[in-house]
Amino acid sequence: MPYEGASILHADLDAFYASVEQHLDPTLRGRPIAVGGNVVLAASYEARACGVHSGMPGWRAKLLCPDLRFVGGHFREYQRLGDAVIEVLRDFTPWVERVSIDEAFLDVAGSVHLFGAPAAIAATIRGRVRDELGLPVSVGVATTKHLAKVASQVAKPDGIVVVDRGAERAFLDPLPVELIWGVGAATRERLHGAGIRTVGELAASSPSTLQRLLGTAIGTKLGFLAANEDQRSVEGGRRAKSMGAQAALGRRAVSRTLLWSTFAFVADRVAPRLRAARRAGRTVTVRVRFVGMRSVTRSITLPWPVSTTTTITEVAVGLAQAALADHPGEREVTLLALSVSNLVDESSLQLELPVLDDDPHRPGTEAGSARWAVDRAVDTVRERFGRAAVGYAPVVFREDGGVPDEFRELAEADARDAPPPDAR
DNA sequence: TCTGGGGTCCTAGGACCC
DNA sequence: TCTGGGGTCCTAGGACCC
Repeated sequence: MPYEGASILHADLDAFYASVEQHLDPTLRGRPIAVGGNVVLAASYEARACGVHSGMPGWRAKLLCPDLRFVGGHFREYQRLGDAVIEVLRDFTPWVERVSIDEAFLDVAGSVHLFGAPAAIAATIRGRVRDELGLPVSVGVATTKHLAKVASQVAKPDGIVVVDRGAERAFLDPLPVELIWGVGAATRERLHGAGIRTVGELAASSPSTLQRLLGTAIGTKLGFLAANEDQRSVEGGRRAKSMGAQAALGRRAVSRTLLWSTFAFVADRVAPRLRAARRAGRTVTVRVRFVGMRSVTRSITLPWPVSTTTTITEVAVGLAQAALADHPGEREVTLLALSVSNLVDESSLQLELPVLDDDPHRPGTEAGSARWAVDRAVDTVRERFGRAAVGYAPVVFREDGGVPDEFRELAEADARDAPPPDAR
């Protein structure tokens, strides 16, 4: 007989990067610390108490919190410990859906006969993660994923919240609307403008009101979540729909050299990942950010999927030049970003017959094949000797002020396809 | 002395096809 | 001569999440 109680767990490590730093260096415990430098990547709870949060410019964080200590960032440790936590979770069920480096859903309905009630499993998980890995983790237990996620947020820091079947409305109704997944600053302000501040008020609002306020899709979804009618199940890996990279530049005058060197650098982060995943994409999107956070995007959907570094670089530069041409007043850029989407499997490419024209962007042409061969060679050398062993000529972009490679790798891993569930 | 890096999903208008 | 309704794809922008 299947377990009828609340069996979905959401486990969420508290202030993950900062907690790892405090674990590695005991002198940092109990103190306000931030991982990062120019920008706060993570803040300890002591730092959050003075209003410091991730994404905040470092100088402002220091202003808010004069005692704030910036620490370097042991990015490889974050990956290792994040993986280790997931392994602990897998000891209780194969039904683990990893959401990000520090967060996962579990369905333990099939595990209660082995490990006890879900609330007991949650407590055991918290104890093991604390004892074996030295990290605080909060866990929400509920009947649905969304509710479990809300519960873990309420449980933070270092707590556990169980929402039993039947207790859902009493739990949700008094909570502020921004605890609903998908309600950020903009949506919260719109809801407040309509006098809706709590989840209960949201759930009591008519679908037409919400749709008028927020648009059809979001209005419908939010109504659903507030009414607790979300029934998504815990599932395994989903394939990535896009892959991208970006480079913050400080403040740089626009030039051909800047565009070519930056996009060569950025494409050299994206294209190898596409090839490693045996995928290629038809749509290339570029974002150019100007001073003051004003930004524009330009995209193009090509007739064929691309994954070669040189081709992606060329398409990106062309798009950026078009974007800049539309904004002749902007002479300085602060960030260049690139994303490849509309992804297809490489296997579908290999079915294409070789074609006779000589477009180097096109797979199957002589020039296109040459690019492909160069990339394969570079990928192979790097597999054996590391990233730095070989590169592409125009990559002279300097990462001064940029974020370390290890952080990029961490973020990439975060977005990588998770393995499918062990059983189905 | 104003902001990292990697993603997902939605909207709205226009092109194009049948 | 002037015209419907439905569908798909593409592009640009924005909100949101970790």
